[in-house]
Amino acid sequence: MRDRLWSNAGMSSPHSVALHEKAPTFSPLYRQIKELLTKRLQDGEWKPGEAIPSEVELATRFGVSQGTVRKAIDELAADNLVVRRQGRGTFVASHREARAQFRFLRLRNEAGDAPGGMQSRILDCRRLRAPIDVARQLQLRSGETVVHLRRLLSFESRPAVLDEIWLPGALFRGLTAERLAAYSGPLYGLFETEFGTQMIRASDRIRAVAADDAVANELAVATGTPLLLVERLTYTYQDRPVELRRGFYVTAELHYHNELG
Amino acid sequence: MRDRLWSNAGMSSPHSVALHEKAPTFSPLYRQIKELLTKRLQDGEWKPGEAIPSEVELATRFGVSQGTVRKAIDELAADNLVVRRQGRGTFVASHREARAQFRFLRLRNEAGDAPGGMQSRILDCRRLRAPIDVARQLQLRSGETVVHLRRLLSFESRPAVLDEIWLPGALFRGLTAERLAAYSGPLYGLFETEFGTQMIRASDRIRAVAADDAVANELAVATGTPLLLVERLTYTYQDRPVELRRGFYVTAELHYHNELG
DNA sequence: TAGTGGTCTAGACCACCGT
DNA sequence: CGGTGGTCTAGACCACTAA
Repeated sequence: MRDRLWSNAGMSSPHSVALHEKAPTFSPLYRQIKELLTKRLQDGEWKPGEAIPSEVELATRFGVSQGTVRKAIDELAADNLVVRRQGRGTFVASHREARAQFRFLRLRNEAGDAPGGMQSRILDCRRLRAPIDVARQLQLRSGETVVHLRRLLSFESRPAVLDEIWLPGALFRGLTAERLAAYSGPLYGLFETEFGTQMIRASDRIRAVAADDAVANELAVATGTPLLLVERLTYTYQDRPVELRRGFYVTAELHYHNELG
Repeated sequence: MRDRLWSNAGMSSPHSVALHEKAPTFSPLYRQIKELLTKRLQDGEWKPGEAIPSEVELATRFGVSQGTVRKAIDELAADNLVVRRQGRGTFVASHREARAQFRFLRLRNEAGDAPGGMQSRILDCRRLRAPIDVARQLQLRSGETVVHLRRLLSFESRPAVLDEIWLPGALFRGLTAERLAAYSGPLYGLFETEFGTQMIRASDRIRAVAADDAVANELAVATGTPLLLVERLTYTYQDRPVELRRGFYVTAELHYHNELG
């Protein structure tokens, strides 16, 4: 790993005029280093769950002070790309670890806790040509193939969420119903280890709708029952959308929880 | 402003063993300073919109380095208690400024933008004894008085949100329908300037429900129309709950937007 | 130009973890 | 114990804003 920063090696002043004048579009050193590290993560140089090099190590590699590397990593940690653990190191974020296991699941019970006894059942998994609205949201050319999943989430054996999921076919080649059945744990964990696609952030649009016959049947509620419709676009590195999810939530006993800062 | 930190004045080493051993429950210097600053904010030493003292100023007052004050303020800024502006100073966050005007409003249109043409109409404002569930959530003794507001939010003249709002009577003494009618802008702006209560964070619970006759009538939709029910608890300093809001959202053209990091 | 926040360095020491 | 992240200092210079 060696890279040219808009650099100041051998200058007398700390980071030199060169840094601010040569850069095509100025950004501070720590931000440049953050971008370099992000590329490494994206290229899979360090896999989810693994440790990245120590701060001092990175500092000498990049030829900057530890404080500068530190600030870069601080931002990566704030973005949830990386997790710091005192005394041990800094690790690539993973959807498989207990701590971040259901990072994107906002369902809570009346007490405000994550509901227990979760069970996921795959109802359907097939490859097909992307419907236009799906293609648009996933930024695919029309006619490209997508994987279409249908899944039922239950808690304590009570159906709660019916998800329809679309994934770019090109990224998820070997994804089949069998493969899914053989795996237990969060889907995002499977995606990251088996297909090398890490889900970084997501954007939810929430509406209320009435259950139609088909949905009502799967969720074991009466037709017309008000449901939350959560439409989610999930992004990987570079803000590239890689998953579209439409979830129907029964909110009799559970609710969608959101903290506003 | 002078305070005793678990301090290291006159010690040879940077922050000394004393800091870590004398403290009843250890917390780093910058965190202690953050707490001190938070108290000042809470006590209204600096009002919303005003500048707090500069970093160097605070550093000399507290007898620490600028870097330490800086880290304290960094966290205050991350918590949205304070806003940094390069070259100008650091300012107490305010719900009246354009930048944070509708910080807690998550409504978006199909394009993903904040909808325009917003209008707020107060339907009702009265003082009454708190219903038990309201009292519980606002941490009031049963029987204490609360202010009860009903409000209709419209966009481009189309009703979109019917809010029921409960506030602790003790904190909002002079709050009347006339006072509300005379004021334009976000409620949280009124609350902070007229009643000295700053809304810091909030917690939403979102469900889908069917509109009953009364609600349907106000929102100009058919009875039984699926609506979002957004139940919000809003907190001021010290995590003290000071507002309970139950909002019914029509989500035909608008939706509740949420970003997941 | 003076004052503010923003970046960067170099070096010290602390807290925590595994061996 | 050695190595990692976490805290703190002192001092320099840059970027931005307002007078």
